[in-house]
Amino acid sequence: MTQQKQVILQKVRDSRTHPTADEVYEMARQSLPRISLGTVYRNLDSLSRDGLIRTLEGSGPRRYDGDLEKHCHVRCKLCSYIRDTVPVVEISLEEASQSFDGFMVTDYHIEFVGMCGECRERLNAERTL
Amino acid sequence: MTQQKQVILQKVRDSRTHPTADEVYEMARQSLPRISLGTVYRNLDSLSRDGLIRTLEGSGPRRYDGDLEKHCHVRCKLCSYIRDTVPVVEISLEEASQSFDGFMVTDYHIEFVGMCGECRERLNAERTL
DNA sequence: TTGCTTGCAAAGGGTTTGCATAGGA
DNA sequence: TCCTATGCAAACCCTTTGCAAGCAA
Repeated sequence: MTQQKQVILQKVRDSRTHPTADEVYEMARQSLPRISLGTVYRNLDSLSRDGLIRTLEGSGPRRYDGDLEKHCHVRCKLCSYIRDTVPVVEISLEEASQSFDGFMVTDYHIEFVGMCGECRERLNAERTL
Repeated sequence: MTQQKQVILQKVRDSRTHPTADEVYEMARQSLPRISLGTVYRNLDSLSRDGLIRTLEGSGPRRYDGDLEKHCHVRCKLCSYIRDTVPVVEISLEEASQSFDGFMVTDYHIEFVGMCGECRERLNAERTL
């Protein structure tokens, strides 16, 4: 665990905004001005593989989440803002594994998609012009 | 609805493999040899926005699904193979919208992640070497 | 030393875009 | 005709990679 890796982990954990690699890079640079983007990517990847953070794939750039508690996400179609939500559904991995024969299921993601309040307002305002 | 768009829609509908844009391009070229990748991307995007096909985001390139029936996917971590599954859970969009205040939820995705049978066997074989 | 991590920069893959042309209403 | 969609190629963004130098065991 190098200094870089520690800072990156801390930044991801501290932020509740599901930052992209680039955003983590900007945050990390405040502590380590000479850190490089490549290092950020490598460490985010490694932290994710070690299960210390979570990777969120979806439209647009990959995002990272330091919150390992079980929860789902709502993603705004327009601005890509992601909000945490309480777990709406819990699914048994064993049950899932059994029903998809051959497949060993280790994880699942539930993502809601829609439009956040701000984008709805903005859209309404544009329409009334 | 141009000829290109029709062919693209048909190819996505006919395939049960959740093809990538590039794979759709190769399929479409068999009917329209002069079609371009850009056109394929543009039409896949338009078909998806019109709700005629579904877009699957995840690790690796975007994939497309012509099956609009409600179903979930299992994705293999190693080879990115995606299989359809019966719907394990149904979630009420209205309920979801109400619980995530401000957000209007229009859709949700449930994706299982794991390892497909072939990759498990391959991995086992490699280990016993 | 030995091996792993870094910074840097270049390459890579997938996707989007500008533009002149072709085609359909 | 007018407007949109096309083919082509270049640009773009995000991510990965090669490499020499740096650091820790």
